[in-house]
Amino acid sequence: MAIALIRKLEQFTRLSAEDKQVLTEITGRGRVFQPREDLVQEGDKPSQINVILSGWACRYKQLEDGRRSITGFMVPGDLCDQNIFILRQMDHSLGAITLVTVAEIPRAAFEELTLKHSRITQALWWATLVEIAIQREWTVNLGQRSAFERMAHLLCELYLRLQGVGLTRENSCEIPVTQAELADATGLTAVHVNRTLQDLRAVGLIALKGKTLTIPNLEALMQASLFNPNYLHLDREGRHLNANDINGVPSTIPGREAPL
Amino acid sequence: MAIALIRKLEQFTRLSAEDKQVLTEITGRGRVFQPREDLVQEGDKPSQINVILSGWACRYKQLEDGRRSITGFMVPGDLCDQNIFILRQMDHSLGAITLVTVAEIPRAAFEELTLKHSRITQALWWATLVEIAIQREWTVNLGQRSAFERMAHLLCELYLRLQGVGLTRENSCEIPVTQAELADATGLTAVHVNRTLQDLRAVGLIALKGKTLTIPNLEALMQASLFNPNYLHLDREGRHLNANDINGVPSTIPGREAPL
DNA sequence: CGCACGATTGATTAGGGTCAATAATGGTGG
DNA sequence: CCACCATTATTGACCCTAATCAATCGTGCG
Repeated sequence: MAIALIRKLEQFTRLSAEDKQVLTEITGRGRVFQPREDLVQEGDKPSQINVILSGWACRYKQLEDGRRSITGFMVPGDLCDQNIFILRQMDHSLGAITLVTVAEIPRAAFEELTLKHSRITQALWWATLVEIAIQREWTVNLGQRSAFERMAHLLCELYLRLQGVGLTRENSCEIPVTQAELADATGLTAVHVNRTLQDLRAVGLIALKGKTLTIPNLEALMQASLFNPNYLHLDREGRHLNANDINGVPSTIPGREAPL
Repeated sequence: MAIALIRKLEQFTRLSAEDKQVLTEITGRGRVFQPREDLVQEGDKPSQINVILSGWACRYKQLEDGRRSITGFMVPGDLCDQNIFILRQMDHSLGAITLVTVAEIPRAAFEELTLKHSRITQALWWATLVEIAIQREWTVNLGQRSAFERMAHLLCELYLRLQGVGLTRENSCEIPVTQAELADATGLTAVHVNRTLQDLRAVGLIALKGKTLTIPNLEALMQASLFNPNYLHLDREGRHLNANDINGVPSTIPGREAPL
């Protein structure tokens, strides 16, 4: 099921039924990873593109002395490392956080996809550029924001990303991550993550029951963390490419769009 | 003068005389920016590719309350934002640190370049992937390392990057950056940057006269900062594409390579 | 039911921040 | 060549955020 991927890419541009069909086919077989299992390890030779179909994973780097840094979270629809084949070996690892289903797209299949479907290719580029922008924003987050702002900012980002793939309802979403993992991602200790989350709850910016995060007032949370969503580039920037649009290359019969 | 760019790309693969010729032509006209002048501002519509020919620049983001985060340094040979055209607006700014000469490559010219010169295209991809890897490493640096390690790590990286484009001699290089800028890049205050640099000097890991950085023992500095150079992907990973190589597509007459 | 793992709490410490003043530097015009 | 000014670098005193260490409490699950 490539639903998340399709939803994600449609944040950039509208895809045709054929585009969706192709994406669905190419992500057909999902491989399952257990929590804490590595999808890819540092030092591996990149051999395929991974698309998260369900569950959460993360990119991380381990320092020699054991410190671990989570450099990014990967949620359903996220696609990693197009063009990575150019590199000889991975400089970081990808690890499953929850039970994860991953579509592994071989290099050849991916190259064929991008060769034949320019609208998808553009959308994949958009996804890659957003990923880079997120990485930059994490740099800002770690370098400039206080623990309180930093946690709030991360939660804003995750909420919006999940919303983009349809994984929120009302003001809530699932954040299936331990506080220790949040610590490795925010550069805080698990103890301080705990206290910071309590602070955020105390002022009513968030609510947590189990792994369910509720954000009663997203605007307020964004303001508290100096969150500017521009780096997620969510405003359908590729709408000029929309399938069936006058400027696009229509490849479907109007009315035959596949349901989402 | 595209010397730095060519040297940089040749860390990945050997280019043919024609490749070099094309790169030299496309980066011909250099535009000059004064220190502190912005090459590109947040909110701008991306309209061209920039290649740093000489001088230093940085990527930065400014928070609403004035805090500034430098998310990366750009040195001669660095090329920014291929494929950025897909996005509607910049989510960060590029600013000159020193006097900077920049080649501004229009979109069309860039696309023609990548269309016709696959070896260059691959090399540019390599450069982009390295840039992403650097951004990830900065995340690690800010999240996990102490001030001492962090500064040491940054200096290792800058030294190696400059070395890659021929801007080191002996154990020294120019780092034309103020301590305030180092502060914005490391997430420290200028005061603490100053103290940290003093600490690094005190233990003999670095020497500084003016803007000249000397690293008497790079191995030692790398060890002190848990620096693993693998993320820079410097081991000529695209050597199978080398011009004149049996696997490559020879496009020059042997012996007619342009001098570096 | 008991066992892990994750969350929470408390007490204490330390790494960096803040504020404020002073000393170098370097570029400029005369 | 020098005086002047604006940056930039350096130092000191003090403070505060977040780390550390060490229990204890919950809770999901076999």
